[in-house]
Amino acid sequence: MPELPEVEWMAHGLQRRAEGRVLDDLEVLDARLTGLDGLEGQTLQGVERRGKTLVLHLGKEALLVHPRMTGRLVWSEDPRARLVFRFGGAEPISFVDPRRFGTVTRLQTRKVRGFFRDKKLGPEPWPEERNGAWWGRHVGKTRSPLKVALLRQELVAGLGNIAGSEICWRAGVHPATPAKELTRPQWEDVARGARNHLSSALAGIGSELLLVEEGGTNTFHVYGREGGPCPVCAFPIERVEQAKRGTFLCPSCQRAPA
DNA sequence: TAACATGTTTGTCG
DNA sequence: ACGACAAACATGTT
Repeated sequence: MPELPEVEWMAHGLQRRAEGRVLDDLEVLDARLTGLDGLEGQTLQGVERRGKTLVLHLGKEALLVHPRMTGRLVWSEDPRARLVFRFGGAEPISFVDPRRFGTVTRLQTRKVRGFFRDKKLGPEPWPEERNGAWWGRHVGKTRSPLKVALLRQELVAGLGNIAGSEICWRAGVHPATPAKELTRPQWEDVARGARNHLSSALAGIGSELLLVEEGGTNTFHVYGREGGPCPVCAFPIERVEQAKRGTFLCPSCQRAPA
């Protein structure tokens, strides 16, 4: 699941439920997660999101949780949990991750910045207001196709495969357009598209999670909708492959580059 | 059954 | 230096 909006939602959920509380117990149920002993007794001083990584500040140390493909937080004890956080006065919080690609890294707080610097993680597109010039400056410095460039975490942090298709569609720009060749107005369209996509994805998460429990639906405009009608012009949505990943677009709204 | 999946890292090749 | 590719990680779904 997790792209930026889901991780943002996890961070807010943790803040609301556990910030300021003492970690009474951290139960590790997956032998793959090691080195997490001795954090009990620390207070959760803050929670933040950096790209798709969740950062928990516990005393002088930080826990960096990256959900990768299938990791998520469940606000209760869960039998599938790889990790269960028990904060005083709060319900247990489980880290569930069926595919077990997710990572949990323990660092001294002072080393967090360096960690992300070493990873070459790019700047945040949210919640700050980012205009077309900003998008052009960061994403437009490569000749990679726009959609592929949007996914590159060293250019801009947090966008995933869903966002890539959705932002291109909202911007009305063909995903194969070399990022370097977008015009200024197109970057403004990308800025608006990104903002709208991120805010609507974030807003949709709560209700979507409820639906997903019962085999619910996706609320995206083009992602996963191959053959379906474009919400704007009803032209059939097309699926193409870029860098080994699916890209969805409306060939009518998003004209191919010259 | 085989293909596919909302992510990242690492290495190769041109 | 840059970019295209492929593999690897481990499991569930279509």
